[in-house]
Amino acid sequence: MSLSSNVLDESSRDLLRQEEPFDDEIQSPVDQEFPSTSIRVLLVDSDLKSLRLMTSIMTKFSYQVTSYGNGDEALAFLKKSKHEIDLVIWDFHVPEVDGLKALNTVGKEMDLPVVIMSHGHDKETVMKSIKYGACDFLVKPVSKEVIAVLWRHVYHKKMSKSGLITPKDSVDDDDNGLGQDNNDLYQSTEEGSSKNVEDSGEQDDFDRKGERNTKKPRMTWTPELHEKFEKAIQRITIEKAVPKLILKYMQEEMNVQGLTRNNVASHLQKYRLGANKKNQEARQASGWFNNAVPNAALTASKPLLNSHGINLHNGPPYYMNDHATANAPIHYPPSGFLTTNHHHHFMSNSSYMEPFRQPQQLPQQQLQQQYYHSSPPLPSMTSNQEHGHASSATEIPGLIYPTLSHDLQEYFLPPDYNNDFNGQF
DNA sequence: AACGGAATAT
DNA sequence: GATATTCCGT
Repeated sequence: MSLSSNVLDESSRDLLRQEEPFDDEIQSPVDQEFPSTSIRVLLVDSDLKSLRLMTSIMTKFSYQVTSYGNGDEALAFLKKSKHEIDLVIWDFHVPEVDGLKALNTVGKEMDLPVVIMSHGHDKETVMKSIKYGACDFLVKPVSKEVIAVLWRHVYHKKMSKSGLITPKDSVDDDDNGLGQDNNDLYQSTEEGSSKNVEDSGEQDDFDRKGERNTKKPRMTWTPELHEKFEKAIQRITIEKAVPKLILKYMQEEMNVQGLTRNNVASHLQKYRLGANKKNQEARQASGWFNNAVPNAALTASKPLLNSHGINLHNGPPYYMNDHATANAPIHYPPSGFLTTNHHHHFMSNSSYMEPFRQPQQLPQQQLQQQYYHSSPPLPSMTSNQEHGHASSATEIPGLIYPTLSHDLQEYFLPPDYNNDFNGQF
């Protein structure tokens, strides 16, 4: 059995879907469909040198790495932050907590995918690891190719949990070169992992076949991310705020990774929708249609344009026959658009992303920025923490409608403001 | 079953 | 790129 899944020279090609060779400057050929977002990895290895090296490489592959040289500390960290981690890589020989213990507590109790790593690969070690539910067994030194592909375990875990894939799911695979490799291990273990399956119905088992599962993972717009989104729009200018530009801005100026243009487009659509709705309500609320003194803010300027500068609300409002708005409450956001965040967790599917995509060259060098950092900065993230955007809270200078929700403001900028703003960029 | 919100299709 | 439709998780 090829225990060392880190030798897939010839198969690494498949990884890229028969495109360019696999080297340091990996670029995903499927960028749009499978954007990358860093997978948050906890790396534990008592061999500090190895730890550093791995961390370094993984970081290059856009993983978000948290590393520990001490098993107990790592465990302690996990107890607290298991939700901030997607994948655990544990060296088998960590003195405080060896691979098996790690598998037991982490893999089982926390239900996180655990990959065991070790120099050498004596049968005993490997078998035990597998039996205890290791997702994979890496032999050091671990090759870049393998590292590039570790994220799959996260993906797989989520998918199997959500029932999207099953062990026998014979996926169409055009990429199994790599899956294959990893799977040699899985196969030999069939029953081992039953150990960390919570319910009988579903196999937490790892199937043969790299999951080419083309299911579309969903991302969620965290409040933080949305904030950036809005900021980007403001910065760019509402008129010019089209998906592509917004995306670009978010990526380059805000270190946001993993978004696709479609993500932005979709979000933008709803954003506009929400704005429209509020627009309506605002008019109502202000008595605009009643000849009542209109809130200057609402009637002024910017009547809501679409991307082509076409007035979406031309002419007199035709909402008068709208019963629905009769009792429109004035406190937005009615749609919850701005404030929702049921999931308090960054992306609902941190799963599918492929970390192996080199961030475009940005001014700064590092961009480990993630969608969402809830807790204390992970060690590995220290370099590029969110620059407290304290000052940038939102605001458009000269904004005169403090009572409106900010997104609404965008659509009701004072005339002169618009001019100024346009002039600025 | 209804809805909100994201992905995908047009 | 915008809009309509589908899909999916609540």
